[in-house]
Amino acid sequence: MRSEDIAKLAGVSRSTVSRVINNYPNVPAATRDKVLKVIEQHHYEPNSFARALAGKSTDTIGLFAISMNENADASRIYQNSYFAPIVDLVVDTANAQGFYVLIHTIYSPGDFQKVKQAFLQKRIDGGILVGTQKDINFVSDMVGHGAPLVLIDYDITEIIAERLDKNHLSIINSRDYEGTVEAIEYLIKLGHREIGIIKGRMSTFSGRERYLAYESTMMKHGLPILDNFVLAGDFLKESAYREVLNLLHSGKLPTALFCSNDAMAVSAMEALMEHGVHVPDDISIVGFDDALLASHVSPKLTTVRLPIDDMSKAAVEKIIELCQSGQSAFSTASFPTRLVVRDSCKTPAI
Amino acid sequence: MRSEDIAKLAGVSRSTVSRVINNYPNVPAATRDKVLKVIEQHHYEPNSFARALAGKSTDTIGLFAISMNENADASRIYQNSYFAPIVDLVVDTANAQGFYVLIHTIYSPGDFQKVKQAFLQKRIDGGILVGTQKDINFVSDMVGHGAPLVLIDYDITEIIAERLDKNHLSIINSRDYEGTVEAIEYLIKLGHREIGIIKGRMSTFSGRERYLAYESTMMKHGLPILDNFVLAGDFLKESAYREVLNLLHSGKLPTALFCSNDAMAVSAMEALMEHGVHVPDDISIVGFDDALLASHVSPKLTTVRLPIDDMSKAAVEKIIELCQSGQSAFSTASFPTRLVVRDSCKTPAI
DNA sequence: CTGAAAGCGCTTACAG
DNA sequence: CTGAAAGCGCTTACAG
Repeated sequence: MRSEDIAKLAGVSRSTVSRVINNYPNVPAATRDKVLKVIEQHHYEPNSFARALAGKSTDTIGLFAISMNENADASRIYQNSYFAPIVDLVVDTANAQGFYVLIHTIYSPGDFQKVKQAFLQKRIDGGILVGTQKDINFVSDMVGHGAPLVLIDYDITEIIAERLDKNHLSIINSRDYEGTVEAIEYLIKLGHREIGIIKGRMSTFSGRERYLAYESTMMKHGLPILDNFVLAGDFLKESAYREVLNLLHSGKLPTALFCSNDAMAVSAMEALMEHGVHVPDDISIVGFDDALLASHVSPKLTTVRLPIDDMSKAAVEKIIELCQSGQSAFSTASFPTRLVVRDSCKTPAI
Repeated sequence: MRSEDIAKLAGVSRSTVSRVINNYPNVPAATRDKVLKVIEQHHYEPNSFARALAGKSTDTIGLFAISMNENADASRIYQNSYFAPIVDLVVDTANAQGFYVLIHTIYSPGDFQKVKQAFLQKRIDGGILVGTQKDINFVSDMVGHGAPLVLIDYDITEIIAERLDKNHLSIINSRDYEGTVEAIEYLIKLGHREIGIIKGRMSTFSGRERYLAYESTMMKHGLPILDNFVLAGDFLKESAYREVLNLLHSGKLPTALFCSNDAMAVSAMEALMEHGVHVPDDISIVGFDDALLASHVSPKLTTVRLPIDDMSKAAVEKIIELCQSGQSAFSTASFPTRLVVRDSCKTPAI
């Protein structure tokens, strides 16, 4: 069933059928109704490709999740407490606005090619890029083609430094720095002075922000940053487990440990508990993200809530705006985090 | 940049460019290389819509998740331990085969329309439908249009009963019945005789299977099925919490409780613990799914592992096969579950 | 208000 | 081996 068939059945031309479909004003109600009736009767749907070819938008946005270093079990990306809710919310928000979403994950640099293709082949009106390791060159490429792009969790200074044409670009961030400050100051207020950290992947904007905030807050309060209390990490639980084990073997523990995300916090707790170190009696733990798990482990994890809902929704709204308005100025939005106090912290024993 | 531009630059016709792109055999290596060089130089990508219009496939499959009754917080669908890994694996498997995936969730009957459109507008080559409440009429519709469709978790007898043209249809299931039997017999072997159940949503194939298996296994072993030990549930944690509370108030507990999924099992444990009933000392709990949470709660949950990986991969492979082969016979695959014994069950106290 | 026609960017018989 | 031409199913100036 094509528009031509509808036209014949309704006794009009394809032009008129098209006008009805696209809600042109210059169609008399009578004609419109007549056409609409035929369309409904036959469950006609205009071929989306033909429409797109003829210049209409695709009503599809892309969602690309980058997860390059997450080695071995890389396919678990959506179970990752960070990606899952973003995918969730982006799909829902976009669907609610009448958009489909095309998803592709990026596990290797080669996958960037597929994403670029999605743009160049005009499969989508615009795209949202989320995840760490956003290659600045890739971003330049995309932006160069004038494709609307929204970046979630991206260091703005990098964009500025590249002097990109930022017309079709928008960045959505969370205020991780402030969230971390709040968490560290909460520990300090509880009476902690020896506060350690498990770092996130430092190639990541959030990884860096969370670490920097830790550092500067400690310094601001005149507290020492001890090398052996600064543990490396990459946001994955294995790294945290390993580092905490090392820490345990060193014999000396901090009274509190800030973990750059919940996955690592939970894993740290496990390592600690297994060695008879009790949380929060012997050591306080705070995480970051407020993942699903945080409220289910025991003790329930005190953590910094990431405004993933706000960010995801904002990303969709922004990309749709960029797609529709043809052009608009570079914009940035940054959403606040919130400390969620549960049961994994207490005043340190003397 | 269009194929015409490439043709000019390479000194050939569009036809030849197209032949190169589509890997036709009848192009001399020299010509092919010449064209390929120009294509690469200019980062040319053929417009996907034009290709699709001209008869090529879209290289896109649809993934539609139905989640109708999950009331209030329905947008959490991808965090749902059941959907998240499916989305994950379907996207990855499809991507690896060079397919994009178009996602849409179905929260209301109206959303079925959007999914139907995705097919009718030819946005996708075929689709995977997952989630409960698959409207048989909807399925009929789809199948009627000859659109390749894979159903995950669907009662085959319904399809048979409808006498559908099953040529472009495939069903992927898990052996929930056998998994439940294994779980219940494990409890019986531990010495339990008073085994209760929290049911899943009975409008669901898995909900029914899990209940029926419980019922028949109990009967087979001559054990009583007591009305007050058969709790209603809908796969969501709230229902389990509420039902267990009621059970607690009734004063009489079974020695073991089979929960139709992990979300409910975890919630049941919480309700129990909060009332001083210890798991597994006072009551044994077994779940179903082996969700991420299962190994992180305390005590770690004994549960039946759903073969989600196998199912998701099989679904993608099947849909791609259906899309490519034009036609193929109706097929069904059913993957085995596996009991994962952890710490939430033990021999009942006398 | 409405139709004929051109055009969107490809693919693929067809003819040579 | 290769080009000219028709066709895929729409949209949208253009002309009336």
